[in-house]
Amino acid sequence: MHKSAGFAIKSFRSVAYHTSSCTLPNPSASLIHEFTQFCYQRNLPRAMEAMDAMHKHGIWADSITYSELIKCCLARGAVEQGKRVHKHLFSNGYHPKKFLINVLISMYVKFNMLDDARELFDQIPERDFVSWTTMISAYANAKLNDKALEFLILMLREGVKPNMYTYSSVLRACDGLSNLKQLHANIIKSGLDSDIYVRSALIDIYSKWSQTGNALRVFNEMATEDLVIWNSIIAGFAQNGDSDEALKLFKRMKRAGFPAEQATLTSVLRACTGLALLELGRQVHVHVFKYDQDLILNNALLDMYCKCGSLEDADTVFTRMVVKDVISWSTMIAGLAQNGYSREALRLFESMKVSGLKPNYITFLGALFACSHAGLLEAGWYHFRSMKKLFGVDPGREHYCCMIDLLGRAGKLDDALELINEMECGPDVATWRTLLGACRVHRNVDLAIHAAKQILRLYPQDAGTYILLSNIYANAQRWNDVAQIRRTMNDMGIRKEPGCSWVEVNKQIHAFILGDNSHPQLDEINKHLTRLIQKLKGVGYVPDTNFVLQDLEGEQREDSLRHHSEKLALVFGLMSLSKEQTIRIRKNLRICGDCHLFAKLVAKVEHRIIVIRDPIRYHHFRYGVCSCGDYW
DNA sequence: TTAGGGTTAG
Repeated sequence: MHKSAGFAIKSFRSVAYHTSSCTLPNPSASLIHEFTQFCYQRNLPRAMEAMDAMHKHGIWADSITYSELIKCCLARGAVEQGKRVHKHLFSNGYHPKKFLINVLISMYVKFNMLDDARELFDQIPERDFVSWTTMISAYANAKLNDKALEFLILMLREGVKPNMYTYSSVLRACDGLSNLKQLHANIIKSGLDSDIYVRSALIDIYSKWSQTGNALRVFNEMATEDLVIWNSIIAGFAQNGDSDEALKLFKRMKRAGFPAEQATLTSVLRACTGLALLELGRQVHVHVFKYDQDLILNNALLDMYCKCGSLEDADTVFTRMVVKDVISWSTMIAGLAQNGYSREALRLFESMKVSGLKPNYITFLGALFACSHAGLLEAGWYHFRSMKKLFGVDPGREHYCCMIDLLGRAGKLDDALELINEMECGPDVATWRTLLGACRVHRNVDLAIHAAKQILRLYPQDAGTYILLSNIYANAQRWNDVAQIRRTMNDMGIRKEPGCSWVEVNKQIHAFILGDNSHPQLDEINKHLTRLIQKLKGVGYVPDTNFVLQDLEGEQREDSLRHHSEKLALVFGLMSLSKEQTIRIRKNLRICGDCHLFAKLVAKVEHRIIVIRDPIRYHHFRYGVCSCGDYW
């Protein structure tokens, strides 16, 4: 049936072309001619009218013209018209060419109508590699990983050979390493591993599964002339927190003569952010000017300045941004909150809502963090309740954590416990750890023990919990319990993560690790530190030995404090940087009360600005006070 | 007609 119809089109088309230069005696030919013209002119309404007229006469135009019409529908988001084209192409027994069917499937995919795409896919008898790949790619994009993988298997079973398009799509759908290894083997077998799209997809998926070693192997297998491949590998390391390697690769890329563009710079900024490398970040900023209003890049820049503790720079970037999305606002709100500007953070949050942009899960984390770190109980409750009620955002464990932190710091430990019991999602290790931290501040030994037990039940290897608990016992002078914990840790082979601080001097990072004496200027630093402690004692510094874990006496207790890595990093900063330069320290553990006091006094006596970033927040010390208001 | 890289919390 459809064969004869196909023949009919051919004859009409030849008539249409043949008669184009003179009058059009044949009404069918003139209809097709008109239709073709409208399609190429992208005049959708007239083309649809012409198509309807052709439909009435039972005639069809050629495939290329229909594909132009479908492009036109796509460009205008004209779903209904697209469906009408589909209907027309399958009416009265006419059967479009395979190529055109693939265009229709792809149209549904682009309209995000996967079910319609699938229905059409199932109807057609012969599916080629393009039909299969279109479906696989659609499922992978929709994160329907099982479907994408299932379709690959079915495709292979039908004897259709996947090509580079298929593999680069299906790789994204890998949801486990065994899948990935198997696919990688297939790719090598089919010789498609040198295709740049397949390679970047491999690098990407290995990175996503934290297999940066394998990603690097794929990258190193052959020299590349492709910028995206470079961007993929740099992003892979930056996203996995291996900022050093990301920056090394970036240098390699520059040496190889590749230009850095938006995606490169975004990843490089992320690497700077990870290492708190403000100076390098500023250098990258110079390159960013070229892409002045790139939203993602500006967002990364904002985050870099916030995480490097330079709020002035962040604010300048934020103000200059013409287009801001929810990420820009969330970054700035969280950045302000973490740097001790809670009220400014909340003001910005209000402005965001006024601007009409809807806050999301992460925006609320920033707002609640601001409340908890400024002790704003009422505001905290308000935002916590409003997230679901006004914005339809379900509070997650992290939001509960902020609230428990807020209540806990304010001394309302019972309310905090009550909130834990109310959690629909149930408490996890982080929840109990937050409560434990509050118990420590308020010296509630019984509740602390309860919280610690909950944590160790869920995660018996958690060194941080043993340390916190033993600190609580130490504060309560319960040295027997301290010793018991140390025995348990020894028996279980649990080690405390050593405190480590980093300070940037002349674009070089200097690391100070507790118990590591390898810094070449350590003697000098220690001498300087001794003199400094004496000087500070002259203005009233009394070492706060509450933070000493061991059962030590008098001077020994003081002595164990002076080895804290941030003190060494701070002294080294004092020695190496000029008075005008801010001393910026990043550390892996939370700052202790004694080091906090020490930094405040140093800022006052030495007239310095000091910024210390711990895993949770930032402390800006200036004129003897800290931006956290001693509340952290 | 089918494919690749970048941003927000912890």
